[in-house]
Amino acid sequence: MPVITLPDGTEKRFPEPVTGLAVAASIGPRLAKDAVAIRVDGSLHDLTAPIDHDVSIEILTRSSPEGLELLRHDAAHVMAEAVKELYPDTQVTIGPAIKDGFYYDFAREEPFTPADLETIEARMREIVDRDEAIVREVWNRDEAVQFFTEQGELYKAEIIASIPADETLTLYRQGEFIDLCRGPHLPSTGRLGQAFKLTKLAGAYWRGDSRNAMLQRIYGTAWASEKELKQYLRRLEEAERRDHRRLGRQMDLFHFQDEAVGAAFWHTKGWTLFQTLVDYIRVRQTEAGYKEVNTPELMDRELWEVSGHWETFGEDMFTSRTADERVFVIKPMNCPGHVQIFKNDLRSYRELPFRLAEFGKVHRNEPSGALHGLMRVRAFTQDDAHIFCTEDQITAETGAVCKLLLSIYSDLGFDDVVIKFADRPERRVGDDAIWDRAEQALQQAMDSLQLEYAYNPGEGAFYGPKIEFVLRDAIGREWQCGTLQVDLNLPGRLGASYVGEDGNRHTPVLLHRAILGSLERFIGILLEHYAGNLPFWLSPLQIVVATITSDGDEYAREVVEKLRAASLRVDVDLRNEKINYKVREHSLAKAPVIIAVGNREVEKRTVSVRRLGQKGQTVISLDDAIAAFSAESDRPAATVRDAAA
RNA sequence: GCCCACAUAGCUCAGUGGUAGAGCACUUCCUUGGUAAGGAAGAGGUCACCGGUUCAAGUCCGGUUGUGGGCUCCA
Repeated sequence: MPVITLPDGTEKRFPEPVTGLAVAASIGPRLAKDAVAIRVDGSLHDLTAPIDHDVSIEILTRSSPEGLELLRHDAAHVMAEAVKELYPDTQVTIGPAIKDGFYYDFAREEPFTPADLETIEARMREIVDRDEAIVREVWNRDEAVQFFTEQGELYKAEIIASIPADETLTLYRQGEFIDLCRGPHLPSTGRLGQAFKLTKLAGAYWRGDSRNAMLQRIYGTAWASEKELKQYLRRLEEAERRDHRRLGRQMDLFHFQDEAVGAAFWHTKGWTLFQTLVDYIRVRQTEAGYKEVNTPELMDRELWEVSGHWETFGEDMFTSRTADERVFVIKPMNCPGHVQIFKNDLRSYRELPFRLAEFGKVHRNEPSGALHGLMRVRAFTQDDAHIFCTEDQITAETGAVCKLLLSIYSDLGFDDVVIKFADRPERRVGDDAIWDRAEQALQQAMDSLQLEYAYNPGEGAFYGPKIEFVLRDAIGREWQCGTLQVDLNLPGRLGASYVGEDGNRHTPVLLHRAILGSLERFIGILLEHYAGNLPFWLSPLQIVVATITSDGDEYAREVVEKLRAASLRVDVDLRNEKINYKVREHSLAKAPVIIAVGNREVEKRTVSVRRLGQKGQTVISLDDAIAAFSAESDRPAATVRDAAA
């Protein structure tokens, strides 16, 4: 006689053991139809699992986050079933639900083709129409290993063999297809519905290890309803419209070509944007007590051997090749250079914290397959800085860095920032005692800041733990940009020291810090975040003055001259084209303001101002326009705002 | 680096073995117009590169380079 308690407190009594499905049906047919699983005392179960004692349950529908994840997981199983039916020689491996969809990794000699994807998707729809029951079975591990080995499913057998013998092992059967799975699953394939689509083919290493075999991964997306599927596909199109590589062309900012793989050619407008960002960061970090330096691009390999970089990353470093016997490394980072500046003088504890910043261009021979527009390049510019300080100063410096970074992100339009704490990786230098100290110091500093942060275990740098600053953009994607690393290793390796209060030599702590990370990549992120519609102060070309007829030429030149005198970035368009044409062209190139001048403006000494993305225009006097745009062009006054906050 | 796909005019793309195409952009001419494409004419190509098959290759095959989507990596 189970008594079932629902989330709202309602109690339902049943004469004999029931299933979640029956409970849902007793509430309403619509719920019974949308139900995908139940949560019993906190854990998820199949709708068909019998309930024989008093419990509180929650019925999960297909549109709940957990329900949707289940749906996607089922989609993966249905895909595997379809693949096994169509291509019996294929081995299945794993197929989880992921953000927005699912994938399944298959092992098969012959590669799948895009045409196969269509065939597989069609078969999946048939399997859904067949509405096969999905049945949970508990198996003995060794029998399961034997079963899958006999079936030729060696990957499956390997997974099962690695499961502890005392753990309950469940398989789910649907039609002829049977797969290892913890569950829960839908009661039948029909409940998956048709709101799914196979999206792409990819390679993926078995167990995510590049030493293992390359499997074939098929990605798909699945949703609770057709409507949501359509919305998702529209979101993909929107992301494509925002692609910085496309915007870079449209806005004439940069290009790439085969002779310089992974290195951008910055065009005039792109370089203006780049420099505007650099200028802004320079002002902010100067206010924060940093001094800017510049260090050599080429330094002797020996220096990189001493620092430990050569051993860890030597394969990915560019080196000189000259008649000279000495081998020079094209710098992949700025830290050793900054340490040389610190070391060049006898330093006192009175000079600490000693903050050196550099807009350093670095080169790293990134794997060819990793390159991606401006987002992953081989030549990039870091807004890098190193703070030499005492262990006692770590807390205060960490706080100052976090505050500076968050304020800068906010100015640049990113208010949604996730902070992560990454501790020691497997591959590292320095003994554990040093790591203990570094991690403890950084964690204590973070805890004293009352900022929320998550853990990212094992993702620290090879010389120290780090804080990662992850920005969420306008369409919800995450980008790791800023970083702060506590390094108790490199200063000692590179022989940095200062004279302490006690008159003895001490090794300083080195904090590594970057705000935007890579200027190149950050510009890519900015472009995608704003879909090219950059804030006025950042726009490389702020105003285009366009004439309506040639009668306005002389006045247009005067307008441009005056706007430029007010430090605004302005171009003039005197071409013999209609104003419609000019407006279209400059709008596509994302000019935030178009000023049109015709006879009326010439007579009254006014300008007609049109804003990007807005219909219509406002007519104001030239003097008012200069004052207004000049004010708008100022970089955000963060210091003022911080004081107010 | 690994898997799959792709590479044709400045851009976006069509062209499935028989002498290279479109739209936009570009140049010239006409047009002087009021807020997202005015009209006409012209010029523009070693079909990424190297090799092979074939009477004949942009097209088929192999290799190289690059790009795209993933995987791995990211000091």
